[in-house]
Amino acid sequence: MPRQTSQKAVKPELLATPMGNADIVDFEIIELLFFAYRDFVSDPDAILGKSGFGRAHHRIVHFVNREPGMTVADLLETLKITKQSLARVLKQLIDSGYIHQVAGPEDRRQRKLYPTQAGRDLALALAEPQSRRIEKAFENASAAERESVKRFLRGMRDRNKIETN
Amino acid sequence: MPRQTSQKAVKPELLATPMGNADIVDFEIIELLFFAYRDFVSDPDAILGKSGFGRAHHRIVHFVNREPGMTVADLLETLKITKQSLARVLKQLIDSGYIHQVAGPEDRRQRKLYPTQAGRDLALALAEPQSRRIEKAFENASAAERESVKRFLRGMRDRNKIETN
DNA sequence: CGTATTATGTCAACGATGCTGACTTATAGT
DNA sequence: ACTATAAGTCAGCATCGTTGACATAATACG
Repeated sequence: MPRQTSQKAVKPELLATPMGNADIVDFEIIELLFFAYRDFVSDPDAILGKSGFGRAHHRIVHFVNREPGMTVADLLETLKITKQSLARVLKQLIDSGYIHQVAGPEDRRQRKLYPTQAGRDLALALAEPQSRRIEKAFENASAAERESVKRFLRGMRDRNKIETN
Repeated sequence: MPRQTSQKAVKPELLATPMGNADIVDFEIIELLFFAYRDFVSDPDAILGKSGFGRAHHRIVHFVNREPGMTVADLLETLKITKQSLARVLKQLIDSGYIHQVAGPEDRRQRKLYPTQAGRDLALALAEPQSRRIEKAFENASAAERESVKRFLRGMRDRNKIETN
């Protein structure tokens, strides 16, 4: 059915022009974020495949390494996923010896999470290609420009921060 | 349940200090990207839920609106997913009247994709909260700073670009 | 013309990662 | 003692990605 074949009736209106609302909606940044993140997370996948892990494992290993001793509740809050989702993946990391749990010294209900050496090695191996990509994206960027990027990215986060302490 | 009681001996080396390789690996940007994207994509979810769609639908509607007349192959290349993955979701959008297909005028094997008015409306509704978030993240940013952010995000993409014409 | 290639669609099975709901256990707080 | 909290677990389900195999139609080409 080319452009203007006269069909019975109800010709559903096709729109052939690109969305022309660039004045009120920032399509460019929306797409740049999509492409940037798509390729950014693709880096670690090859490495993860070898261990039989996925992106969910990556996140856990990353944050536990960044903040050793964080509790399960901390991790849930950071990742914004459910306990059941986390459990499945976390268990694999513990069973495989990448992460260890220790009962909290003050509140023994808590499980404080620590990386093993293997966990730290994995986290580092996964962060490396991502870091190289970031460095490449920043090439020739001044300190001020880098700061602009950080400020932008921080601004993209939700600001709700429920006070729970 | 497996409330671990006494461990035999084997004290596996726990690492209690945060990963100290910030000199060679840019953990800060890695995390900022994670949080930014996590919240960025969360915006449209509420809207999508109402239509019974998901993020996969969002991406398709977005790109078809941005480049009406793109082919299925174009879309596959853009999203970097498989034909089978795309088909399932694209079919729903077509059946629901958000996207229409037209046989290519020169190569009739192709299916050129166009948004309907409903498709355009949906794309716009989904882009809106994201755009607002971006504007907020850019508040008080100069044109030069915005440009720095764009340059960074562009630099995060893969540069392979296989010439296929 | 006939064959190969290409663009798309489809069936089937599976895997990763989310979700909800319901329940248990151990510990802490009052 | 009673209640609340931190964590773990079981069961089922949804979304969205994958591979592999095959079908159809149209184009490309020797």
